[in-house]
Amino acid sequence: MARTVIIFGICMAVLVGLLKWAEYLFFARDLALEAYIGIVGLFCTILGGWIGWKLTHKNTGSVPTIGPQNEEFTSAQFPLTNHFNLSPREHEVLILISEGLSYQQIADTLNVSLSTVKTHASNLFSKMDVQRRTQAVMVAQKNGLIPRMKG
Amino acid sequence: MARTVIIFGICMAVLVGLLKWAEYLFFARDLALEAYIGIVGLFCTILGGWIGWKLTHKNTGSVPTIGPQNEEFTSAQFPLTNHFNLSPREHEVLILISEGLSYQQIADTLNVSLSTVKTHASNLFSKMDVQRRTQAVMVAQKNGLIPRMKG
DNA sequence: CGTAAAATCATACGATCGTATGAGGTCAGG
DNA sequence: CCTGACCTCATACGATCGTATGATTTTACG
Repeated sequence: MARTVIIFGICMAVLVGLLKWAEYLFFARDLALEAYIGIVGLFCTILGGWIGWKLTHKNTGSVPTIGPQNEEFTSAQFPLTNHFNLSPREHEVLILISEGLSYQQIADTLNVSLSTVKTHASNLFSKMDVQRRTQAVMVAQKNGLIPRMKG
Repeated sequence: MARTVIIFGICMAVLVGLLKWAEYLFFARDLALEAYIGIVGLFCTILGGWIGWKLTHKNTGSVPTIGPQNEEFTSAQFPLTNHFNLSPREHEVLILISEGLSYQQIADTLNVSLSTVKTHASNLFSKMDVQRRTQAVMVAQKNGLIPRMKG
């Protein structure tokens, strides 16, 4: 980003130089004003396009970035590994989340209050280092924390 | 796209008009040449930025670019079936949802507004007959609508 | 017994989600 | 030209989610 600004500054300097040079031509050889303006306009248009491109195609990262870091992960079918030190209850909640249930539905399933489910969920999210249930499901699948699809 | 060209033409016309007007001022009131050039440069820079924006953020499906409902496709790895008659854009949104992105992140990724993403999501949910994104991910995985885990 | 881990519950708040409605704009095909 | 499918965007609203904080109870263990 800072680099873009610097390059922009350089371009402006170059522009000024060209301006002086063109001005010299203008007064010395009677270059048409329209041509002069045209050059400046063309240059600035291209420059603007470049700036726009830089600004919009720079750090649009902000994308997936869910990198867990499992190594062995044998798990034929159901060992259900536990890389994140989840408590049994948290693991249960995670599995129910992965099945598409809402917190209220999970609370009903486990016969606990909504608050409890949310507490478990929040804790397991922080343990798994994710912000959303969908991310948790992704990570859980990659690490074999939840049963396999039976589609 | 055609619209962009037309607007560009209008802008050029306006520019010419302003040029004539400025030219009048220039000769009538001895407006500084530097100011004159500055105005033109500024205008063209902004115009160039706009053009660049339009050109680079138009139909660049950018990131995922998953084949919609084309048949030949039949990739050896990702047939990516489509049992729900999802539009290409809806399919894209579905995949990004399955990667754990929030609506805002999806909007940034696809360079559209939050509203658009929510509309696509709502539509695809009703097409898939689910109420939550996690359910949609489940169904999508069972039906091969999203790329396989590569864990 | 004392303690630590786990489970339970509550309240509050901001963020995000999902739906509904309406309104253009684009584009392909009849 | 008109139409339908698609994409885009806005606003509003209620529901759900996720976090933070604090508390009580249960259970296992030394």
